[in-house]
Amino acid sequence: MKIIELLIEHNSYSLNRPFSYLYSGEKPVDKGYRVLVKFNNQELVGYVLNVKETSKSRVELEEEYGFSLAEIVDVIDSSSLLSEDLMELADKVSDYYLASKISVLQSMLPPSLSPRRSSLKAPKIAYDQYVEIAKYDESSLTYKQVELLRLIRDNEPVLKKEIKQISILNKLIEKGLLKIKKVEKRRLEIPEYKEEKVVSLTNDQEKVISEFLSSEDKIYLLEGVTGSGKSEVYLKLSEEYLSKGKSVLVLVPEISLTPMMMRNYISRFHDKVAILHSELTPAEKYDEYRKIANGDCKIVVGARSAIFAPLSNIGLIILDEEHVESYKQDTPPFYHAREVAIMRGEMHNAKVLLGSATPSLESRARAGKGVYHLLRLDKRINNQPLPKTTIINLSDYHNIDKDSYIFSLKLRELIQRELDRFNQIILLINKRGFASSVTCRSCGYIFKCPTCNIPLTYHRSDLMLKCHHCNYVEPSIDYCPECGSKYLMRSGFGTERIEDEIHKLFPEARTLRLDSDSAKIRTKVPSIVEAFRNKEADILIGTQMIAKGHDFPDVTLVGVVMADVGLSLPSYRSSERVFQLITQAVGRSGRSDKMGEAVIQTYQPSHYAITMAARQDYELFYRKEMEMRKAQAYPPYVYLASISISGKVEDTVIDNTYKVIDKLNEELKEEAVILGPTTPFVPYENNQHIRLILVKYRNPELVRKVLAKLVSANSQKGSIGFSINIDPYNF
DNA sequence: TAGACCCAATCC
DNA sequence: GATTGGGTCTAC
Repeated sequence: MKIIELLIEHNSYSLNRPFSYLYSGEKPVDKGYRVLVKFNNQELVGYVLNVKETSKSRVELEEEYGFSLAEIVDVIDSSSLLSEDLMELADKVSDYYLASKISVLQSMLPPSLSPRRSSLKAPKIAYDQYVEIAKYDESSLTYKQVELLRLIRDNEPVLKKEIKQISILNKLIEKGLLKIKKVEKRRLEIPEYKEEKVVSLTNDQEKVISEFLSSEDKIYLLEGVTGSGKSEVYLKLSEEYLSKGKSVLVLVPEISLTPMMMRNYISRFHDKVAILHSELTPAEKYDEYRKIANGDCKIVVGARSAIFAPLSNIGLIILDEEHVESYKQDTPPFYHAREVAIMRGEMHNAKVLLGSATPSLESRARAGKGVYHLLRLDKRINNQPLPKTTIINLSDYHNIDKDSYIFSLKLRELIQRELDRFNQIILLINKRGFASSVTCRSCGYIFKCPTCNIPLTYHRSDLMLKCHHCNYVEPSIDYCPECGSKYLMRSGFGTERIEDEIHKLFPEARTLRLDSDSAKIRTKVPSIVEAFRNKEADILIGTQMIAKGHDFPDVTLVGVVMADVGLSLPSYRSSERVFQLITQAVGRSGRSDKMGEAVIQTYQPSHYAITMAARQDYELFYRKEMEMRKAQAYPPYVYLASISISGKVEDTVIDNTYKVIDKLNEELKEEAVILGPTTPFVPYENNQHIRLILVKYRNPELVRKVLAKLVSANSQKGSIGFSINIDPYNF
């Protein structure tokens, strides 16, 4: 008889402890296996933490435990899913983020292996069946059988499905002359990229690489202006570590948005590379995961969750574009890939390299204090000058005329000039749709989302009103539902409207539009990007998706149509976001030998985020923004934790929020500043009222202990939801 | 987290 | 008297 200690798949902190079951079955079980159990009348998947052999009887055990023990229903796996070191990493992550351990395990494993019921129907291993000669013997065969046998002999290995004469084949198998060999199939098709010409490194790149390799430091921040050749540094270092027999983990924000990195790695390292990102199908993820776990691939290129890839012997972890917010998961366990990378690097004694043109303030500040080793690439490759950038004040009427209130005279002039020169243009507007709100002119009715209560955006391409916060959609109607008036006003503009306006102003220009609407179809984004690279269009219009990582050599003009979008958002990071977005966008201009230019249109032409972005002056922005963060006591000067309290009845939610605040004040009066209750941007979501508490603190060890107690104390309450986010982004 | 169980409100 | 809905409890 075995006693099995396991975690239940439910992600609730009150269930964040081992439950004990008995197993007397035949199948092997060990830690790291998934098992099927009955739990409170439900069939659930459990993740085994521990197995103990016992000679005691069930009665003795139940006496000892004080409750009755159930039997495991079934054992699912036949090997352990996570290595010791990944389990240790899971512990660290769940401790740091005060998250249930099962939620961490569920984030670590691909859907097919995840400890949850849905994984049982997820894709299994796929095999290719090959026909092989088992014993070569032509005697006592018909002519047809001999013909097939010789054919297979001369063409081994042959896929079974490629052989047409099935019945003859089956006869030969029956006679024991042929056998079927099953080979695991890799369902992800890795495109064949032709080997890029090996570029020689610039002196600056050489210097950075040798400094990295010769230093004893563990964590590095590579600050390199857009176009300074960070990718080549990553590739070179990866090569270096591979040749030392180490494996390499490369994280990118989103592969569909930054295909260049994947392309570079594949063309350099071929099938040593495994790809892991959210756009893969569950089957593809499963295959890639297994290839890594088997040791077939020594390099992993992937998005956030690839930080948990089952690589062994890691020597180097690279985070490209380390400032990008998608590295932070916005569901439990709310982990940040950068922090996990650092934990993992420490465990493997591996080096961690964070790279960005516009590092996050946190990282840059740590580099400033010497916690990270700062490396710099200040010059663009070939010494191309940075694009010439003009800021246009939209509130100055001299810059605008009656033909368009969206495009200034200057921007129109430059667009026309570049069109005439057959160059390409990128226009950035960080809002999708046609109009950002619809109002009735007669009665003032505003079309709003029924769940979020924020204005709906009008999308003209499919005539829908959409909520950009949740995924609510409704058909657009051309009258007011309150008073029936036909006079509706559509105000504010997004990508669709920009495209429309361009067609009016420049009827001859060919345009492409790229935003998350076009990203709904899996292959659409790469095909739009490819089309633009092939010069099938003159102007690419898009949201922030177009600002990242793509290399369009013929783009000589970037227009930021309205830089202010985002500046007024209620977040301490809004300036940082705007600075990063504009800097990245402007950096798209003039990547080859042609001189680039950029125009930034704004209502706040003197805002430091905009003026510094125009000059691509990260260091100055950093210093200015650090002053602001210090004055307002925001990260990196303090740590943040946000607590969200939710429930059906608004008053009870508020009551409970105050109770939590009182408790926090009682325990942390000296150590932390507690703010709240705050009403979130969307205060009511799927039938739940939400209130927030923000905790600012300087001593994470001490505060985390108090918060951990709070989490366990509050997770028991039924009707009131409680969730905590360590280092949150949306404040 | 989700099913079971309990109690009260509500129906004809 | 039966049915429904909400709140609470508990799991090995």
